[in-house]
Amino acid sequence: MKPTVHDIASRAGVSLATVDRVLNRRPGVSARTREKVDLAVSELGFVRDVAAANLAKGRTYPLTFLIPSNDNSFMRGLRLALDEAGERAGVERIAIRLVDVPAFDAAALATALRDAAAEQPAGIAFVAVDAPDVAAAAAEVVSAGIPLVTLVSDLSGAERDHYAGIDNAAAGRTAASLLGRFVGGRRGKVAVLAGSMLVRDHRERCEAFASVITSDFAGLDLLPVSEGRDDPDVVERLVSALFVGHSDIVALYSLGAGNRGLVRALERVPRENRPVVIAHELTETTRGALQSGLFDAVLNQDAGHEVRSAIRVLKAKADGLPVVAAQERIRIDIFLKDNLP
Amino acid sequence: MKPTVHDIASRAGVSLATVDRVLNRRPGVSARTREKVDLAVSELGFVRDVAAANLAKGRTYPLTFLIPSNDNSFMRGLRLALDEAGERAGVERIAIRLVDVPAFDAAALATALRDAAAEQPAGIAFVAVDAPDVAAAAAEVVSAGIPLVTLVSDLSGAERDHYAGIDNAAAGRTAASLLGRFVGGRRGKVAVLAGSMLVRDHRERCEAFASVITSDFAGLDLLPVSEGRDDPDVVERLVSALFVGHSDIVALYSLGAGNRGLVRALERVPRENRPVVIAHELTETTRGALQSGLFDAVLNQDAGHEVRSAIRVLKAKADGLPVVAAQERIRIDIFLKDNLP
DNA sequence: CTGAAAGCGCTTACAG
DNA sequence: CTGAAAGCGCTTACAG
Repeated sequence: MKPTVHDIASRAGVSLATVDRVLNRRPGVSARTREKVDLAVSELGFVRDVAAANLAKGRTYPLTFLIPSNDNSFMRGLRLALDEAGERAGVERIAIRLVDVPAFDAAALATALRDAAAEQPAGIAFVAVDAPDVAAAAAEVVSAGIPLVTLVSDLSGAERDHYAGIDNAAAGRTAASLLGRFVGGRRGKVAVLAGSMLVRDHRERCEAFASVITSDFAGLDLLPVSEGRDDPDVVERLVSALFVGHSDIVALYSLGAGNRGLVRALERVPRENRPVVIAHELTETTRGALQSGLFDAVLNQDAGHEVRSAIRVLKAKADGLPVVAAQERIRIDIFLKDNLP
Repeated sequence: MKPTVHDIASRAGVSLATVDRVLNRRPGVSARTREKVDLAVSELGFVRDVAAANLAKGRTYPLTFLIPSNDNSFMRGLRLALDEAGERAGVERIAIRLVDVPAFDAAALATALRDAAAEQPAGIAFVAVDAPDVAAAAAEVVSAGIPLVTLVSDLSGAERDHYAGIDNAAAGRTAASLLGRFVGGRRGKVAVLAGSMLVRDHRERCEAFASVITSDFAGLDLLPVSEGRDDPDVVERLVSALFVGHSDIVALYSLGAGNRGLVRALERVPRENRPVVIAHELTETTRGALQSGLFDAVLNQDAGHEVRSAIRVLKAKADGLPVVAAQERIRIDIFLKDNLP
């Protein structure tokens, strides 16, 4: 049988309350008593039953999530994932508060971070805009002892406890390799479409993509990055202009959101001139574009995984527990028309 | 505050014991009492605290896993994942028993299934050999009321409760699409290397692969499937023979295990004649081959996910709870040299 | 610095 | 068919 606190208590010759004090490193125990309990713990190989402890504590974790009020499918998916997490709130002993913040707005995000911290939640997760304002606010949160996790897009420097998102450099490299090989030796221009170079995930994808294209695919020539603000209408205009301005675009990498606009623009490009297209995030739009052959591949991050990972990490940090890095790694999904879920 | 059994009891005007009986659909409650309790439950929106219930029950789930004693990296990974699951056994209230069975041996597997069932575990998971013997044994297990899950490779027909593994047809199609596009318009032969057509995962990958190659890539010509028994030495011999017999192999799909042998054989093929290669399962061998450029892509299934999913499903079935299909879907990872974890 | 007792939300004999 | 009481493994006031 697994040993319990009772076994520890009787073996160490102390009361349950004292065992609990030692186990939870609470003060007010003599060194000698502490030693006796520690000895019993290691001799019996005691492992605390976390579920029972939580039941007794009646502990809940108020968690705050700051999400850009950007209306794209990915952010909607993130909200959905948060709602689903909220439904399991009882079992998980969490209470999720969702705060909307304007997209790509460093000042607003910094303010929102400080406001969230003022409420003293058990942890905060936020989609970072990578700017000094935000870094300063994040540093305040961390030094106030509130666990802080970046979600989807990271913050440069070390002003947070954990990043729950994909390796965006790897995503950019993967996109480049696939795109380069799909082009299959033809020569021409490659268009790159981002949301904003202000967010680190887009910047990292972009740089890694460009670096692999430049080094591995001599026949391909990169056009300057277009910033579509993740807005379908802006994206549509930008892409249309690109195809008017260049007759030799053989491939396009859409590393941000707003793909509805991209699809509309591409549909107006004569079939024989359509480029190889790789985009991010599996949504209704990108799924349809894969199926119709308009897109060739879609890289995806699972919003549900990211949210669940952020929650696990915040809870662990709140309890001072270690996180299992390997388990929290968010993988890059690659979808072709052939492996759509 | 979340309502508890106490709230239900007082609202319905009955005792805790009766509430428990109704909640767990145990017999010996009058229809009228049952109704009162059900009413209180729905009025208060009561949701049972599973952790507390498990604590009270002291319930543990003895689970039996039948794993082929095949010595390849994937099966080793599966064992490792089972060991890790075993370490969380206390928290999860499971006790995992691992049984070795000879690989690709239907009769031995059928016997092992019956033996495992005789011990009345809370559930059984097994890597299926798709044969009538096995199906018959599986049907017996299921009709004995023991939850049964196939792992990695499925059983034809409905003689199990759940399949914890990837969509192998999708994997085969994906391999074909990638491989066809990577070949990039060249013409030639495509070699296919399987473990055994006796296991359904290999057969499904193979058929789906062949079908996409045939329909989408007119310049590619499929060679007959070679069966390497997932054994590196057999694989090495088969592949060497293939390259002696054919001078125009432009691509190779290795859909089983034994890739150490494949690597050895490919290294002897002159660099300029080396084919596009897509293999399965990320191991030390396939990772190295990706990095060195010998392989072009590796499709992977995460053994850890499969094991954890199988455990969740077996526990749910044991408790008569529904499983969330979407959450249990095992995804196909696609690795290039650019996105290795 | 230490302990006895009650309680977290559920389940289980046992008695009636 | 129904209920009172004890218990799962831990934590928390409270008293000393």
